[in-house]
Amino acid sequence: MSAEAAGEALGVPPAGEPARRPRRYDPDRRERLVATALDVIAEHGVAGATHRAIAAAADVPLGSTTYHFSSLDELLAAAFTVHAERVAGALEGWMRDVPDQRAALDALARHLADDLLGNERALVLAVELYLAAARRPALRAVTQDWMLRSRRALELHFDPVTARELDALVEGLVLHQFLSTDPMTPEQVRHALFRITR
Amino acid sequence: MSAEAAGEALGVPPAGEPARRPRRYDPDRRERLVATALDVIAEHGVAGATHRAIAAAADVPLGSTTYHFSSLDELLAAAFTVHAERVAGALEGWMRDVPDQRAALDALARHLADDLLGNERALVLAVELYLAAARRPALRAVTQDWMLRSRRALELHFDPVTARELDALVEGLVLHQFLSTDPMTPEQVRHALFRITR
DNA sequence: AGACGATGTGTACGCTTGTCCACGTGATAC
DNA sequence: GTATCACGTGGACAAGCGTACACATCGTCT
Repeated sequence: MSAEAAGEALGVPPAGEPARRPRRYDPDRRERLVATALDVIAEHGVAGATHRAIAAAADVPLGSTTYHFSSLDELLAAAFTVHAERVAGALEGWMRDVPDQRAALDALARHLADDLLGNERALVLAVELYLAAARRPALRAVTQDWMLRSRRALELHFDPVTARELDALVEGLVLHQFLSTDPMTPEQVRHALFRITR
Repeated sequence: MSAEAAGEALGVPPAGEPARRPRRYDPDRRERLVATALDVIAEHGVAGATHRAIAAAADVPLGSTTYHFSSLDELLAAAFTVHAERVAGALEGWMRDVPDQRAALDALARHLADDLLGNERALVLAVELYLAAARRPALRAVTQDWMLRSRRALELHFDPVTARELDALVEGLVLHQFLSTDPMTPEQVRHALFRITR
């Protein structure tokens, strides 16, 4: 029995041809690529979010990324859109489920402590988006929409001026948390929120 | 007269050898590279701040950048250090020159309006630094020091808790200005600052 | 004055990148 | 049942990258 015949019998191609992976049925690969892109950005930054890195993390061949997205920018935009949508939706949820301003502040403080400040991944993604948006018009629209939705959500319980100041304060708290080695405690965050509204 | 002889007479090398630029006397090229690096970062981002881009902007040969800085990271760190030093120094100056808390708030509002919010370049450099610091330990130290100096400067006129909240609010206001198409007016900024301190 | 080392200059190398292409293959529409 | 085309797969390509290097030149120190 020749080596080749043995190889073929096992479905293993001869040594010269390096093995072609069998075709997979993978109907929502596109969505998976978007989700994986977010993972890669969170871990390695936009700078490290290359076609190859994303394809490897999603376990698809390189060509697949350019098949589903006409450019890398388009893939990144899709990813950031998903992220912004998710975070904006969370804040809207909190604000909708709460009866009055007092409860809104409580909810906001809890939301910050639980979903944002403790969540390194969300922090990184937010800052990555901010910076990426500075130079890519397509992403500008994403941040604009996100900011608008956040402010609208806050305006369910606060007047527009307060909502805007609160929004900016939250942004600053998040960013400081991101940068600081000496993060604020949930109580300090609470204190700041209550202080600017009264 | 041969073409070669004519060329040599004019100091122009023969067509085959593409002209070597005469050596320049350029004693503070190193500082100029740092300043130029900041320009390039402001215009094209850290991602666009390559050896070649910086060398071209500073009008020096490529090899000169690797002679003066052992790596690109070292050059970027030097550049960001200069920027942070400059901005921190400005705030310290404002806070030192002012007698009481009321005047400090006024100065802070003016500083924001004049030196930060209207200054796209400073805004971009700050955010670029924040993000770059997230992944480069050497830059973490730069942002840490900057934040610490800012807070110390504010503590000349505010108690530590207020100073910290004020610092975060300023950060948020700056970032929102950076992202928003609908920026806050100086009066709105003033209002927010005064509100969180009372 | 002469040497020498710091600095200026141009270029080469190996690597990674985004994008494109040629070619299978099987789910789906008729 | 068959044709079609959307999708999967692997590899090629030119461009740009950080870095290293060989060599030129001129302040400076003795």
